[in-house]
Amino acid sequence: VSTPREGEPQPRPRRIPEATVVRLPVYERILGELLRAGVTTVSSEQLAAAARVNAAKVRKDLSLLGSFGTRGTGYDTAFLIAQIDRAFGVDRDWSVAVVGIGNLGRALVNSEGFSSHGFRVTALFDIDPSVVGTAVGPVTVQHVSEMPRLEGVRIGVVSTPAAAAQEVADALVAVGVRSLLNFAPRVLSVPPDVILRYVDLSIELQVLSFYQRLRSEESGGGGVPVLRAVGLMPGPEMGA
Amino acid sequence: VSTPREGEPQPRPRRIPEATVVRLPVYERILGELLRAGVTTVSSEQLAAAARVNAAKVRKDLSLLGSFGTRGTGYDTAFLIAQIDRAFGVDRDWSVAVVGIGNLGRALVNSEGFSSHGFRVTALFDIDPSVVGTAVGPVTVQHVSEMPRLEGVRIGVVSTPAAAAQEVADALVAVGVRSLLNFAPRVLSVPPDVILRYVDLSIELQVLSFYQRLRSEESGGGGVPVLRAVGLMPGPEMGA
DNA sequence: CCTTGTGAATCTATTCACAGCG
DNA sequence: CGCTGTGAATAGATTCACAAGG
Repeated sequence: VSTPREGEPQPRPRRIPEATVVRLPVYERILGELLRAGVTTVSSEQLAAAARVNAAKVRKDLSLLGSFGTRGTGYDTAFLIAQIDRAFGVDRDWSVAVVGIGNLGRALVNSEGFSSHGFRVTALFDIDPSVVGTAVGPVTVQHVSEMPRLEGVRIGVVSTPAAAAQEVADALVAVGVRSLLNFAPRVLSVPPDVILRYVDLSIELQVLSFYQRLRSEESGGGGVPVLRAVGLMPGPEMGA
Repeated sequence: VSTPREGEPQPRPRRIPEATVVRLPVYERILGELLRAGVTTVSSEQLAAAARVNAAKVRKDLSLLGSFGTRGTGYDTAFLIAQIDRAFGVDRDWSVAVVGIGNLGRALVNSEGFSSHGFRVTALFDIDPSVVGTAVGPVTVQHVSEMPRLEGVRIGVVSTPAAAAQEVADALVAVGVRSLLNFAPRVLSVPPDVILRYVDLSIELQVLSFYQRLRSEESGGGGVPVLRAVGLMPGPEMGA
C-alpha cells in the first residue's frame, strides 16, 4: 500500500503512548476474530464497539501506526492485523523462559495466548526434583541451577511462589533477560533498563472488590459509578 | 486511632481516581512486607522507592483515603494497612466462583493471593466429567450445568478456554455476579453495570515485545525508552 | 455520502513546590 | 528540622468536531 520512497519518513515515525500500546493488541485480537468470521473490512466504529471504546480513540490509536484506512470504507482487516503485528514485533520470534512450573507455569506454557504471536517457550525451570525432567509440551523442565547456562532469551516469566520470585528475577536478569512478566504476588526489584510487568490476581480481585463495595454503598439510589469500563491489561507503574 | 465524632464528615469522602485504585493494593502489599520485616513507620519516600513511583504520588494517593500520616515522621505501617484494607472492602468477606478448573483455574484457587484479603472461593465449575466431583482445597468441582443454582456470589473468575468464555460470563451474570475477572484470551460482552477486568498473558507478552523491539531499534545509541516503569496491574478499558 | 485522520478542547493524572504541623 | 498534605503547574490521554479523500 505504501511504496516507501528514499528519503521519506518510515511508515511509523511517531511515538506511541503507553495507553495505546496496551490497546493495540486488543484490536488485533478482535480483528482476528472478525477475519475468521469472514469480515474483510472494518470501520473504526465497529472496532470501537467490539473493544468497548470510543471510535475516535480507535482511529487515533491506529493512525499512530500509519494511515492504513480508506476514507468512506474503513480498514482492511487482514492488512491491519499485519500492521499491528509488525509494530509489535510479532514478525520476530521471541524466546521465552518460564521459571516455576507449578499449575500456573504449566497453564501458561500450554495457554492459547502463548503459542500465537511468535512467542516460543524455549526453557523451563523449577526447583522441585519431581518436576525437573518432566516434559511440558516439547520442552523438558530443567533444574533452576541450570539457569546460568541460559542464552539468547530476552523475555522471562516468573511463576514461582512469592518467596522465590526476587531470586529468580535476579538470575534471569543476570543471564541477559531484558523483559520480565511476574505472576508472583511480590514487588520485584530489577535494574532500570529491564522492562517489568506484573500480573497479579490478588490485586485484580481487590480492585473489583473496591468498585463493588463503592457500588453497594452509593447505590442507595441508582447511579452506578461503573469505572472507566475497566479491562484488558492496562499499564500503570510499579516495581520494587 | 480516630474517634469519629457525630456530625463530622466520614474519614473518606473524596472520589478516588482509577489510577489510584490500582496502586493502593500495591502499597498495601509493600506495607505488609515492611511490617513483617519489623518496619513500623514508613515515609512516602520509602514507600515510593519500593513501589518505583514518585513520592508526591504516594502522598496524594494516600491522602485520598484520609490524613493518616504524621508530619515529620511518616505513616504508621500497620495503621495504613488497615485503612487501605478498609477502603477496599477487605474487611468484608467476598465469595468468589471460579469457572474452568484446568491448570489455570487450579493455580488460581490455590494461589497465595486468593486466600488473603478476604476472598473465599465458594464454588468451582467445569464441564469436564473427569474434573467434576474432584476437590480443589476444600471445595468440590461442580458441573457447569449446576451454575444456575449459584447464589450470593458477587465475583466470578473465568478461566475457561476462549471458546467457552462468553457463555460462562453470561451464565455468571444471569445468576447475579456483578464483577468478572476474565483470564480467557477473548473480549467479553457484559451488561454495562457489570465490572469487567481482563488478565491476559498474550497481551502482556505483546506489550513486552513491543518495548523490547523499540529498544533494540532505537538503542543504536544508548537512551533506553524505559516505559513509564510498567507494572502491577493497571486498568485501561476494553470489553466486548 | 460515508469514514478516516487530526487539530483543538477537555478531562484526567502526575509532578512540583511549599505552607503547615508534629 | 523533616515529612505530610495539597494547591498550582504540567504532562498525558480522551473526546469532539470537522476538513479532506475515496
